[in-house]
Amino acid sequence: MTSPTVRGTPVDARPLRADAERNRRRIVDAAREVFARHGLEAGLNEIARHAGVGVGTVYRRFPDKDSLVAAALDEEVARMLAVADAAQRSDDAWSGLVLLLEEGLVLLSSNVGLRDLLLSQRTDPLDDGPEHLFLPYVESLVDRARVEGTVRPDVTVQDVGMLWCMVSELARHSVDLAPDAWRRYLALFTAGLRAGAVPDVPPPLDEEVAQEVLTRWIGLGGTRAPGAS
Amino acid sequence: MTSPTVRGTPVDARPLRADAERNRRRIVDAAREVFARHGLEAGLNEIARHAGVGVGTVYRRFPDKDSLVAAALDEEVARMLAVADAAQRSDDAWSGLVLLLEEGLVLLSSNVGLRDLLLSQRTDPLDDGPEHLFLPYVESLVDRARVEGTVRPDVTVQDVGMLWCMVSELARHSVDLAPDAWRRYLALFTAGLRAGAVPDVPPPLDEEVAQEVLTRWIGLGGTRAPGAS
DNA sequence: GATAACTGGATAGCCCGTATCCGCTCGCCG
DNA sequence: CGGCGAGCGGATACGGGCTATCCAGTTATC
Repeated sequence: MTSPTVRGTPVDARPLRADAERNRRRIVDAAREVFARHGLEAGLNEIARHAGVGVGTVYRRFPDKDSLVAAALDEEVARMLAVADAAQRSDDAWSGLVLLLEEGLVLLSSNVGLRDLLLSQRTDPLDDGPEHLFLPYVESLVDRARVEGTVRPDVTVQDVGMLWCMVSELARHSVDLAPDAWRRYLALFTAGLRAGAVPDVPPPLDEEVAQEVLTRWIGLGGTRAPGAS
Repeated sequence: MTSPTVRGTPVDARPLRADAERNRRRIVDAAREVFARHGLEAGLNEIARHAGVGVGTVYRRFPDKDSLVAAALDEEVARMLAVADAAQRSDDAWSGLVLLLEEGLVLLSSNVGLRDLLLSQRTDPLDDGPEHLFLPYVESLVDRARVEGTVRPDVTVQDVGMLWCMVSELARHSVDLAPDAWRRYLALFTAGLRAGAVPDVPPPLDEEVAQEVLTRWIGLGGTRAPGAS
């Protein structure tokens, strides 16, 4: 509340000096990239380095880390809300639910930082916690799907939440290696949720890639020699 | 390799003084409890406090943290291997697979430390990394089940690994709140793996409990007022 | 009762994060 | 074109949490 902002961009002061504005952009871009790849636990030093500026410059523009996070992820959050909204407006609830899960995971899985923001223990990440906004969407979709009879009658909102957490946890470990890996597991999962027949399930990952993801995740060395370093 | 040990218990020196032996036991017990509840990232100070001794005493008995981890979790690892072995010996591979997944998760989900040891990036946790031992078991079970025609023909070993990671990740967040929560999600998942019909799926969790687990996991406040603190 | 094993917990040392500070640079406006 | 203040980098303060050490005091044991 110190200075009025619109989506993280100050509106009160007169425009920044040209170079400052350029740097500000660089910083936000760098933050987007770094947060996306390494999640929110990335340090501001790394971001500064990645942006080619000093940490001081970062703190000059953004009072604290949270502000930078907000500025960097803001857009993605909006995109996420748009997805929820689109899913909501879907004619049949099952497709809506699948759309929400899939498109949501497209976003979450390509951006670890977004995942951290929405699905991690964080107190009040943006001003009033955007993650609170999703619950009602999911709730109404699940209810409608139950009425339609397209999901098992016992499916709950929390089921969807848990599923989202679990699958995105996987996605987190395979972002850069097999960005679509989660699709298979999501499908296997939704197969279990669906009332009637079993939907299509994407084919297994390439064995080596899958092994590599697991290796990274659980440090369980694959068949290939440990070798270097 | 400094001093010969059997399962973490020294065998070379003459028996410890009575009080020392008593303390050693207390320490291992405390470590078991604390690791089980909070995972391996628990500090030795906490364990010492929990055991009613000083940190010094811990380090007198165990050269470093890893040794303590080994001594504390050793038994659980053996139990895990026993499960894998039993599953292996099952007549039909599907039951074996389900047994392995379920009983394995019984162990993993009741002991965060064990989960950390087996399913986390850790280099060489016990002497030669016990987690490497499981792969062959799973591999052979999956192969046999494929031949039996009880799993989808495209199911892979890595599928099972991923599933284990994902579900145990959930378990990690619900240990003390809904220790059996994972069963439902495991079932939903295996339903997707199974070739033919959909197996029984445990009923949803109590709504409030499920919400609480999610809240703890993703910090997403439930419907109930935030209230205190 | 002598002795050495044992004890507790203060503390050293490390790593890694956020955030601050200050002497210097350089874009902008008169 | 020149001077001034916004802007700059990055060394550094500060804090928290961890593993591991050390040593003066205690106590089981023979």
